[in-house]
Amino acid sequence: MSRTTVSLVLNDRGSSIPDTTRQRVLSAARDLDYHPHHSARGLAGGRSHTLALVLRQSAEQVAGDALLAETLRGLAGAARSAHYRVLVEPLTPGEATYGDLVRSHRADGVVVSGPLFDDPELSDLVGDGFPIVIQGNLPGSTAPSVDIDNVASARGAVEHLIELGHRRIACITNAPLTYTSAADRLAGYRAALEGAGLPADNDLIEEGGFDAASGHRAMAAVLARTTPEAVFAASDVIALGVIGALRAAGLGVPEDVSVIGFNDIPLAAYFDPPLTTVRLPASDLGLAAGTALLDLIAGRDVPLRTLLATRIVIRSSTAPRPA
Amino acid sequence: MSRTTVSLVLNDRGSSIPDTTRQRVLSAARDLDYHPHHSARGLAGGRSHTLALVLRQSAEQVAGDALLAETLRGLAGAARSAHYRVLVEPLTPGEATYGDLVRSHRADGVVVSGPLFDDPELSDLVGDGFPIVIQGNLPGSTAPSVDIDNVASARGAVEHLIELGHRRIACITNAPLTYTSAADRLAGYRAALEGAGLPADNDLIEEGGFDAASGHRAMAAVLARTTPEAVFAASDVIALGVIGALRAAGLGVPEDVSVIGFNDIPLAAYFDPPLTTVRLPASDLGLAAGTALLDLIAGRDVPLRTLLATRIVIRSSTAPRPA
DNA sequence: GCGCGTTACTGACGCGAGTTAGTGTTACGT
DNA sequence: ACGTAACACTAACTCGCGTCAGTAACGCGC
Repeated sequence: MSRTTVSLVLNDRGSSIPDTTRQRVLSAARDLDYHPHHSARGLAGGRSHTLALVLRQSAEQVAGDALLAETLRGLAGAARSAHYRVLVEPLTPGEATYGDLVRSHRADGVVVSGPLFDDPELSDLVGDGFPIVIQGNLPGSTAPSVDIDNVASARGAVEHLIELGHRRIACITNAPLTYTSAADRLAGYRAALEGAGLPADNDLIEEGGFDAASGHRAMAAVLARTTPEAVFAASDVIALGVIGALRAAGLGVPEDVSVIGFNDIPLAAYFDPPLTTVRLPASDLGLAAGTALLDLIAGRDVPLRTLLATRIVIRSSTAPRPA
Repeated sequence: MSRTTVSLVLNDRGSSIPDTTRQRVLSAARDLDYHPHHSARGLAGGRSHTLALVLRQSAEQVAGDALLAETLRGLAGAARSAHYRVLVEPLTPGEATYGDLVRSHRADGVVVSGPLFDDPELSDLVGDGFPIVIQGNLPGSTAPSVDIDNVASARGAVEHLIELGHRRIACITNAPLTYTSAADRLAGYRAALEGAGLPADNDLIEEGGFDAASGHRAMAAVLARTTPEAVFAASDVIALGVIGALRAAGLGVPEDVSVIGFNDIPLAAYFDPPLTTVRLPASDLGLAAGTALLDLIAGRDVPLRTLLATRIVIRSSTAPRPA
């Protein structure tokens, strides 16, 4: 057994290595408790076997990170299958930089998550040809992206309300409309109304933020104008605030007003009432981003845009329109 | 400017380098967009400049990970100040291993988080002298640990209820008692009662799990025996279930029963009613774990046990006992 | 027995930076 | 003008592994 042979076996490049030898190498490695020095491998092989996950969301948005652990699991799972590992880089907004990660060969590729509309570094890196996958949506970017289909999902949610017989349906967005996810979900809402031949009414639309309080305020603002039969809250956190505002106005959920959320955070099932919502496949998102990134690193073709489907989880916050 | 000089400057080892030269080196590095090859540095220097965070919690416990992002931020912050970065390794229970991380020099040290009572690998690594910091509590381990003071915090929470005039106080644990955090919080509950001269009554104690449903069930079980004046729910998620069970039994919170939670997850402020709870300094935990680990790596002394203080956040789910 | 392909070996080089040893070079004090 | 720091340089070696070139042992069919 020579260095060469061992190297071939341990790196799965054994084009011409019989199984008996392979097994001998592997068991010897186990016996000796041999662990190749990672930096040495990286230096010699030119790859770091590391994926970086860059988190651009601010501290205010931590509530939205309720699914971070899941996404991370999916990403790590994808990485693991290629003997990669995941470096997580939470960015402190405004100053930090992550280009260094790839330029110093600390990571072979990057998944960027969070608000993207204000990220000049991203286009620099993409322009320089570094493997980068966007988790979310950045219109115009040439980097592959992985996301859920926000428009279709929102449309589905609102169509569910329509099927229940509701016609005056409010929409509270999950963030300022500079965020593409917020704009897309609103677009889905509008598409559903239009598809059902329902009139659009801006009195029923209000912009929410990242916490439940903003949802409460937005709902109260709508109620000051009119009383809808149902509400599409574009995130579960918003939905929580919406329910609070409805209660405060003496309206019951779902007796008087149906509410549907978005994301299916772990707590949504335990809201009062348990929230009907759109399940976001967090783990699959991470998995898809990871495999896309690994493909990119390996030079394989990657679709520019991967959209994952969602499905509605029906609980008790939605009910048919009373006759 | 020689390789030596540059190396000294870039690694902050410039014992005898005048500022003018230092600046010259730094600006040249900037101009050339020079990024030292990470693997090469690691190989030559013998350090990977990487901290690993090992997550042992299972998928069921994701709700408890609501603070993961915060902890990660703290850890990454500590790491950054020493020019380290953080590798996150979510373990799939049962099979995965993380010893490889340090043995292959992929990380210089590890922070282990999650259930620890069933982790044989941990003692192996600690025995072999690898830098390891435990986030949480593993009685008997010789590795330094960083945690909140669960006993004192729980005691403080219950004392708050006692100060409000409540005497029959129930306790729903945040997990099975094999988890030290659950056992410790229960111990704090008992200590508070004893300190106030109140009798202990096992009818008031019930074991909860990781989701709100378990809190609901546990509370219902208590209510089947007796009706307390207040409840110490050892996690916010449990508290949500507890509130639901109380409502279902026709009891108002806080009019009939006060409820205090634990953790202060982002949504706690938006519960109905907004939850009085114990704030867990998630970011500080990560920071403390990170600095402890870096100290360990640098060979500095580290206290065996670091306990962080918590504070009570008073909202609307607790009220004085009606006269 | 010959030639061939398969399999495993030895030896040597390179990855890019850290680090040390030894040598100039400059600026200052006397 | 001389001696002495303080500073910067060159050269060479190291880290552990990937990889290629060249070579030796093996089994096979003819």
